[in-house]
Amino acid sequence: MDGSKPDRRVRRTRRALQDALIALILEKGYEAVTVQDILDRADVGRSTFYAHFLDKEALLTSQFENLQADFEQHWAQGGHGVGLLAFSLPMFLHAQRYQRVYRAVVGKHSGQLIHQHLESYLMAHVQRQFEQENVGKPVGDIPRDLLAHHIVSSFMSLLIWWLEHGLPHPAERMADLYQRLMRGGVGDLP
Amino acid sequence: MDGSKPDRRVRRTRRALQDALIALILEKGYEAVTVQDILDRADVGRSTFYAHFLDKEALLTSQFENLQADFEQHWAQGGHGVGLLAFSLPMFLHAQRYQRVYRAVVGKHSGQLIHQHLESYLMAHVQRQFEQENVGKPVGDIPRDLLAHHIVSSFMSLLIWWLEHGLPHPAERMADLYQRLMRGGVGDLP
Amino acid sequence: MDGSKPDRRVRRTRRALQDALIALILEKGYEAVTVQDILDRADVGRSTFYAHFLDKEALLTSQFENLQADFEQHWAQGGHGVGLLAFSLPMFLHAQRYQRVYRAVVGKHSGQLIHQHLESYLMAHVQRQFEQENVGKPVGDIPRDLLAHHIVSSFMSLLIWWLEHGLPHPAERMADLYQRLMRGGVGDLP
Amino acid sequence: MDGSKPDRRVRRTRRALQDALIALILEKGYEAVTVQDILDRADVGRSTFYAHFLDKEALLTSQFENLQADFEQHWAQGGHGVGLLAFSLPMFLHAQRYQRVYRAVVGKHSGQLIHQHLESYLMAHVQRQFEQENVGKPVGDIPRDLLAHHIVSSFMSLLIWWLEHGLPHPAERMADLYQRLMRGGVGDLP
DNA sequence: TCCTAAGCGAGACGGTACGTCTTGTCTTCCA
DNA sequence: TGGAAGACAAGACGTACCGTCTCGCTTAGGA
Repeated sequence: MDGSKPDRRVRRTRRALQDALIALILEKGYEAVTVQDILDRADVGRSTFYAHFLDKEALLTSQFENLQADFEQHWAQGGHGVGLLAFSLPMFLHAQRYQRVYRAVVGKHSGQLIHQHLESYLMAHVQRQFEQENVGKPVGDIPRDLLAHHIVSSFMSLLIWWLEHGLPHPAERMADLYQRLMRGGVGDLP
Repeated sequence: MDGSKPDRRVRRTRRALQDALIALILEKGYEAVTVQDILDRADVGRSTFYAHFLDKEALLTSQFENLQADFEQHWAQGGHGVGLLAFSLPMFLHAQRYQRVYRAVVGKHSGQLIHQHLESYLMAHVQRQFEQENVGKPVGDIPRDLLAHHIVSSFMSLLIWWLEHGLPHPAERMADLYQRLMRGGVGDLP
Repeated sequence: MDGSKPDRRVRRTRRALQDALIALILEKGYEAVTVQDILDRADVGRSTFYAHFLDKEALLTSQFENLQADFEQHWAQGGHGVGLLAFSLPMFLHAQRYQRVYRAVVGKHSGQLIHQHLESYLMAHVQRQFEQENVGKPVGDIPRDLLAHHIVSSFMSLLIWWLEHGLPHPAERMADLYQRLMRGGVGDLP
Repeated sequence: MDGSKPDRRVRRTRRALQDALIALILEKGYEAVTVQDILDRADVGRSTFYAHFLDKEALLTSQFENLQADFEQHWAQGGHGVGLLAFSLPMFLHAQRYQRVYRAVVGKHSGQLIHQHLESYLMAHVQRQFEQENVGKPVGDIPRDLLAHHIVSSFMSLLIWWLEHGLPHPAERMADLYQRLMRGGVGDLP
């Protein structure tokens, strides 16, 4: 790591680019956004853009990493419950707080790559939990890997649904619903 | 509808294009496939391509519609169970049978658009079921729309996982696992 | 050689590009001309340009080769005198006839590369003449290679001077002056 | 003029830039040299460069002016012959002495602009000579301006040829050859 | 069996976006 | 606080793809 603080201009430029991208994704979706669009919006020269980011995708990824780092900090401060699904409330809360950025970066209009990143991230978390509570056997006949995948992808689909529908419920309610669904909320269906 | 049967050449060309697309998606993923790639592979002229399909996406969509129509036929023949989740076994079986095409069209390497199509399709099915069993109230405190979304997106994520992992279990087992997960297979977790 | 005649469109496009370049060189000099300038003037798309020519320079070179080929034809028809300097009158005449193109392609505002091409071309001619009249020894104590170089570069500098000054004398007079200078027109100077 | 002697660092920097340019021209030719190349070679910051020189061309011109000034000094000391062509020996000698710089600045790989400067410089000299020996009439039927142009451009082409061929003859011989060519060395050709 | 409309390949074309490169200006930081 | 470092805007470059188009050749499938 380079501990030296970057030039103020550098911070300004990076910030402008990131903001422009967020705004544009919300307007037309990630795929439709052009590098030129970003430059125009951020009022930044073409070469400057490429001096800072490898390409459009790297810019998006940098945003994701910002969120991730911020979330990690919250998480590290503790105060959340324990267990496999404990990550859900803090993350719903985080998403609620940074609604706008989440909608752009995590939402449906973002790129697939980010969803892969998020999936990997959550997957790693869940796997780690599984190992800690080293109940080595399948849970109720369901293979571990499949279960983990289900836990993660259901969470993500719920999160995205929530963001796309304009946060119709508070974060706490979402976390509760998520846990019900995971624990068998669909149980009494035909 | 135009009842007349198309020229033999026409059928040949459309088929060649569809096959080429499938093969190419499996090789490099939908996004990375170029119209030129398809032309080269199918040995078809550029103008011919655009005479048949609006663009690359329309070609993919046509494939999806083929699958859909075929599935509908199977479904219409009955023989499957009833209930909200009854669609799952027939569809796992269908996917198992047309593995290659499913992997290309439904799999992770395909386009987002197809996933939206599939989601809409399944969503419509689930909504219809909900209406038939007109239990008008929330199920165990879970809002209807969210529940429907969960049922569909979990199925899709399972289906895709299965395809991407090379069909590690038979279709029947997958349907069983899906129903367990929906009914509370995660119930005894911390 | 590919004997087949190119598409009419192709000829039209190439012609448009060549004409645009000539016009632009005469306006602002070769270096200052942008590929975009050429495209705008010729009303041709960017990719089309690069489909026909490797770059701006190749376009210029193609013009030079046109002139060269045309001159060769004239030359081959004979009717000119013999001797080392016999090429001068036909070439002055040729330049007089295609004044506009010569001014753009050979003139001072063109690129260095063309001058090198022209020099090579004339050099080859002169060397060939030297060999034909196999007077193997230096001429009046002057080394062959230097003499050849002098003959060629003096001709070129005269030709360029003539073009840049708006053809102040007829071609015949220029050829006469050139030969006087080569033969010792400066002889009675101090 | 500012009579004060420049800062030592200033001289150091200017010198470093000039040397870097010379070296780079000899390596890849003037056109191909980038300002960034010069900065890297001279180990100087970008703004520093532009603090000293208007642009790459101005740096080259400054070198030319150094040579010019030095040559003027030699010339002013006299000792050379008189007449129209008297400038040739001193200049060949000068070029021989500062071979490296001449090759970069005057040689083929330098810029056109320098050649124009040199031509203007020599032209002015020759015109002055013509006026001094005010023989107002054409020389042997050759227009004055054309003759002057021929004298100058032949000298330059000879000088460049000499530099590019690695100074194959001593300066004195070159001056002799030049004067022969001007006086009719080609006289006995067919 | 002919012949005629259509399907077709080939590929030119304009257009748009990309990522790279270079220039000359302008801001920031440091000695 | 003055000058070096280097961030920056501007914009040209050559490449890649797209969707439209024009051209002839081939080939069904009805007359």
